[in-house]
Amino acid sequence: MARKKSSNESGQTEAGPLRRAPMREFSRSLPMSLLRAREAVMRQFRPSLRNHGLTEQQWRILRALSAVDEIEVTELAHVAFLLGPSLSRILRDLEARQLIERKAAETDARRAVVSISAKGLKLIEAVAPTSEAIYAEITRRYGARKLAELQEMLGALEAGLAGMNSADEAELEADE
Amino acid sequence: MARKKSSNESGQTEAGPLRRAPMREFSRSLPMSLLRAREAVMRQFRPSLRNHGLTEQQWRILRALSAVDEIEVTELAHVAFLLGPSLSRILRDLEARQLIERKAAETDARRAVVSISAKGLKLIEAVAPTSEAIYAEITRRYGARKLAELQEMLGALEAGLAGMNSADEAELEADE
DNA sequence: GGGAGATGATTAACATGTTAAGTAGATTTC
DNA sequence: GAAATCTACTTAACATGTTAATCATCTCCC
Repeated sequence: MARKKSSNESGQTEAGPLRRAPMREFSRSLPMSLLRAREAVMRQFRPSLRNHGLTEQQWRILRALSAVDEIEVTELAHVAFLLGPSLSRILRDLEARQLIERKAAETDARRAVVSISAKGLKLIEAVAPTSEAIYAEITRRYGARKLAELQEMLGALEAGLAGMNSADEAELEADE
Repeated sequence: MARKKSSNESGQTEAGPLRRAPMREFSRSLPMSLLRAREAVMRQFRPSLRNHGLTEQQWRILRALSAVDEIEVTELAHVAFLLGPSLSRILRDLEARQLIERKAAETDARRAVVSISAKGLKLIEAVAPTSEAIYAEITRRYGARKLAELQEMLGALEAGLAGMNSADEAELEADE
């Protein structure tokens, strides 16, 4: 009866002979571990955000804006960890929904200064309690101390890889 | 003077009076930590993949396929941690590039069975050395032991949050 | 003070994430 | 054994990720 392959993690033991030795048990690679962990966390928040008509990134932006009086777009991109083009689109939408306000910087007409609106603050206040409750439950389940330790290790990973970029790009054959 | 706020991390100390107490230092939230850590890692791999005309997700799929003889689409989605629609599109493209092959399952015409082609394997072999070297360098910088510990903690986080959505969403398998 | 280059932001183009709807084939139910 | 239902994808529609190109300003330097 269709004998579905069950929910075998890797699927390789039932699938016949291996073509090659697996380079690294794929699902245990660092990028996959990070991806799955983050998805497990975000899965908790998304329904609540969605109920308020917000995506994860829109929420990040409003959160960041709620902590300052105003901020320039480039710095907002840095804080909310979004690329310029994504931020541009989202700001356009949030401005159309009147959740934020935008004006040109006085000293430099290229720069735009963004701030959250009263309506935006109201939305934040509506979402925050649920969001905080979810975060508290995650902390409770995982353990506050362990969570802090995890974040420290993540920060160390990020910092340790910071200067690694320049080394490999030149090494790769470009063949032009 | 609305002077430029320099590159202050949070931007709040110079930005004037806070509108509210920050709920949680935003950039230190767990989702942000995970996002930044993963991005720091992927930033190392993307240039190499790009040189071979592959995106991160396409590489995940080929990697997963290279470890098995063949696999059904649903299980591939699970292993490569991709949603169905994304996988559908990517498989269509990879098939057009003749990097994979697809056929219908014998026992169930709804199911599709996917396998990597010789050309796909060749591509894997071309990318793997650089990829392995980058992974080795990351491991060296961070420490093999610490890396294993981090992955264990990430796994524990994922596992700990597994049953948490049943609180307000749906109970998938318990009853119906 | 004007042109070359740098910078901040947006737009373009393509790939993926995410949810909803659609389709074809299988399973159940009466 | 045919309709109702379920299942495995696939498409559709919209939002974001990612890189390149564009546009407007700004800075530097002669």
